[in-house]
Amino acid sequence: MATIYDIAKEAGVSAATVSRVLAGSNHPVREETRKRILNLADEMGYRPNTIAKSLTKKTTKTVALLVPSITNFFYTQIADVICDLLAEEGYSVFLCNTKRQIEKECLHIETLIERRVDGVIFSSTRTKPEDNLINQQNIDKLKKYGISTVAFGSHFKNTSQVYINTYRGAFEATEHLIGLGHRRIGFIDGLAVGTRQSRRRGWRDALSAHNLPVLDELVASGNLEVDGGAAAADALWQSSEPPTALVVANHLMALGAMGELKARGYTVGEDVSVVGFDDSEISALVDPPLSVVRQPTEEVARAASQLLLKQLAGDGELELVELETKLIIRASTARKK
Amino acid sequence: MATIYDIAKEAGVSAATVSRVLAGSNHPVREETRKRILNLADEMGYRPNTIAKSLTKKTTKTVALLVPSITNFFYTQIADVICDLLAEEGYSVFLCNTKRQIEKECLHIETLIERRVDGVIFSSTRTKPEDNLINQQNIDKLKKYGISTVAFGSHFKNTSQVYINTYRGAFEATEHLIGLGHRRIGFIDGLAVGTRQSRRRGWRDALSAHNLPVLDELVASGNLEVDGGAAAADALWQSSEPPTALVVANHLMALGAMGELKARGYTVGEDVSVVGFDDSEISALVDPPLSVVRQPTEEVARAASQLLLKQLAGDGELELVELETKLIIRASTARKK
DNA sequence: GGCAATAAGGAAACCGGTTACCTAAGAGGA
DNA sequence: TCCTCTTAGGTAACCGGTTTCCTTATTGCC
Repeated sequence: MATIYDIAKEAGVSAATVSRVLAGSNHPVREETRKRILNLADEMGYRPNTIAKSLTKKTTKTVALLVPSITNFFYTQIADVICDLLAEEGYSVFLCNTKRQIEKECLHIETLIERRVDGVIFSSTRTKPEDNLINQQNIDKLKKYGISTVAFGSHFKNTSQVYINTYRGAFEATEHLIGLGHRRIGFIDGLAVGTRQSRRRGWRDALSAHNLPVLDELVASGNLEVDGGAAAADALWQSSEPPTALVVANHLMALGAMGELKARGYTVGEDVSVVGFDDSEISALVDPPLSVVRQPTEEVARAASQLLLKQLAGDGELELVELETKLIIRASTARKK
Repeated sequence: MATIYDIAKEAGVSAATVSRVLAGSNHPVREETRKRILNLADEMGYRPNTIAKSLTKKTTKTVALLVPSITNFFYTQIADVICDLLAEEGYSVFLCNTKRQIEKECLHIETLIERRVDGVIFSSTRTKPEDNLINQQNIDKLKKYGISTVAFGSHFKNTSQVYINTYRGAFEATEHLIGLGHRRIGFIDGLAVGTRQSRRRGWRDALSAHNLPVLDELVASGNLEVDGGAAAADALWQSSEPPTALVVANHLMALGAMGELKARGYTVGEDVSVVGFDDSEISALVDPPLSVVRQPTEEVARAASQLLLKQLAGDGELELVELETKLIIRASTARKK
């Protein structure tokens, strides 16, 4: 592949001159020389070598998007926007998918440091409560090596982040169900159970606020996938007195839970009410259309990109953007019979 | 950040020795020296600079996954597997999302050449018939710059590829509907309409094989998203004699079409039958559960990764892997009333 | 005409590794 | 004892750009 030295030789000038022309330096070059070089570059199919440029410039114009599951609609909606916004600014995006395995998160972090990415947009992988510590260490490690970070979806120290107020979302969803007359409202959580989880806290606090008991038997957890939601619903309905309504902490699990309830002969939206998290075109198309706590994915992606670009532009401030969810009521929630 | 020169200075050896130890060269180094260097590297938090390595090695250990829509389930399922398999071999993956804009495809191609990626797994962006030529030019350009390619989803020259026999899939789906007694079977195509499209050919040939007329009024096309499917169904049902069954060339459009038919008061799976393409957990959860032509996404991803790795390992053969679809019959297709 | 400022371009160091080639010392064999 | 081979390590070129510093020629101004 042609290099600036090849062009320099052909043009009878030095590599420095070629570099000046092709990189658009403001160091003056005679118009005639410039034209000659540009023509040769074109003829020879020259393409600048980003790798070499990165080595001198000490910036790679690459960033990474690190997510727990790239098949999950919530993350793809975000990825879609982030890739686009960052590409506009000349960044290429490494997709790092941890498949919800903390070891993969750690491996990716190492790789990203070695690749000298300029920044990382980070959604943590967490299936056990203690993973949180590792997530934080990974963020700290990136920072230590001078890599900008923006986290979203969980709270961390030492980084810019986009925070979604899922506590309030869960609170509102639960209150919505209470308003419909439900008294036994189950909650399906992710695997990283822990009372610190904001969605679960939202559910709990809403019950308490209305003087309803918070019972352990009303909580089950699942793997954040469809089958996990089904299994969790199955567990809850083993009870002699199952819930009449359900708040589910994630989109796919809500679909799974609905499937399980249907299989048990319930009519969701009549016999049982279900509220999920995360919205997608699918939510409106299932039967019954699913009420959800919509997370503002597009805004999350925009905010995360902006926070990252700001840091990359040299603004060292750590910032926190907080976004609200929105309760979308569809037919899966109805007055208690 | 610490470099091998920093370590060399601390250890009182030359950079060459440090490089030999850290890169695991087979050039002999005394055990004591090796230990000293490894300890220092650890203490100093040394991380090899992949950029510098790439420059000398003339290989970046990066590949790109170029797809038309990263929010589409079909592509995320493939991305999930590809990222994983390639990461195992030490490759990092650039996610290039064209959002179905041919200009973005072209821009990504240029960027990838400049970044000197080792390979590209390529699913073409095509919304107009003439885009196909541009897709082929983009593949040729990558090849010209020595970048390995694997295409999937469409047919191209000059590249390894994974081909999915969607012709047969569409043929079988249509025959399935004919077997259920349907005679007016509509077809919803992508925007890149053209009789060369294999799915449409499969539909047409199945009708012909059963002596049914192939009418223009039975075909509509959409943008491959939910709303496009709805719009296309709307168009087909403007007819004085609308179809009694529908083959839809993609997953999201099938959902959209079903939504539109429901909105028009039809009971899908009774009044009208619908077969979609692409399977996902969602297909089974919508109402009625959707019959689909399942494309073997996992196999596609595995085959594409293997073909690429083979080329990257120096095997210059261009290969074609052909995979079959599978008709999954659920409740959205039923005997004609 | 003399001098400073500007235009145009070259030389070379540098980014952080890898590696071909060279040197020196010690081991082993004839 | 001499020669060869192996071990251990150093030197320096190279990958493909960027950029600082320098030189030379030209222009403008007094």
